[in-house]
Amino acid sequence: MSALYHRVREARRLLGLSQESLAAELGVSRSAVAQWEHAAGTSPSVDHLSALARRSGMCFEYLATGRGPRILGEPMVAEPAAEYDALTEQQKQLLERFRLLSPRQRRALLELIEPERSSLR
Amino acid sequence: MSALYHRVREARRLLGLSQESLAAELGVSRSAVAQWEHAAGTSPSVDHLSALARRSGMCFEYLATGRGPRILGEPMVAEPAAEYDALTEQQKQLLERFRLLSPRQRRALLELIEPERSSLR
DNA sequence: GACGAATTGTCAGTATAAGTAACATTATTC
DNA sequence: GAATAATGTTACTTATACTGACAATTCGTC
Repeated sequence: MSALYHRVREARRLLGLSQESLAAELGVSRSAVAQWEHAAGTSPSVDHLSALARRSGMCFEYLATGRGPRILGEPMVAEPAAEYDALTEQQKQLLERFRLLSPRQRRALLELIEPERSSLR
Repeated sequence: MSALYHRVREARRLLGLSQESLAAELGVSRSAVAQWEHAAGTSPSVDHLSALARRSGMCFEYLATGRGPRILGEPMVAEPAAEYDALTEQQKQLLERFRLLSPRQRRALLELIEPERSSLR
């Protein structure tokens, strides 16, 4: 599943517009659009995202979340249930980094965040 | 058509979660969720709204604008996905203790165990 | 290759939206 | 009535969406 900033650029390219042109149509500055298209940049507000979806003909759901058909009327691609992850992104990140620790470090960490402990609470 | 703050509460209730539980899953404080549910409160960012849509199975467009179908698919049960059962006891313990931390403490912890960091590696 | 135009990338600054923590209130359970 | 859980509210802090300006890259033309 692509990230939001990928989908924003995808929508703009679908329209064959430059950042400048799209910005003019949405009523924002060119650099706002530029920032929407970068991982480290800002995200568009809901209003701007909605306006972009309407303008590009892209499904709002797809644009915002990456789920569902790209274009209105496009055949639905079935998503595996696994896409609805129970773990948050932060929890996944936690488990990933924890996995890289040595057993001793893992025990130390668990001890550090034990409830009623003063270090981090 | 209901207001955003109504729909946010609708989504949370659909999941059968308290404000506290939902906040933990989305990685924000309980009072942020409380404010999302009030007319005079703040609105969730696009990232949080998207996360709530994913978690609740509700359409992002419905959540964001009140338009369109309510549900994308069956809402996920509050119980973790099968992958949780694949976790070790230590990993489960980690997630449980992590869940009890405040958002600021969680970020501090993740930073602490970031790869290439010296503190615990 | 040079050059100019078009396009995109990046950054510092700003206003305010969104978030936090702490305290207050209400609801629920026993 | 007490204890606990859940929610409401507020003052304050932090994050961020956006802007304008400057930098860098890409593209088209000669």
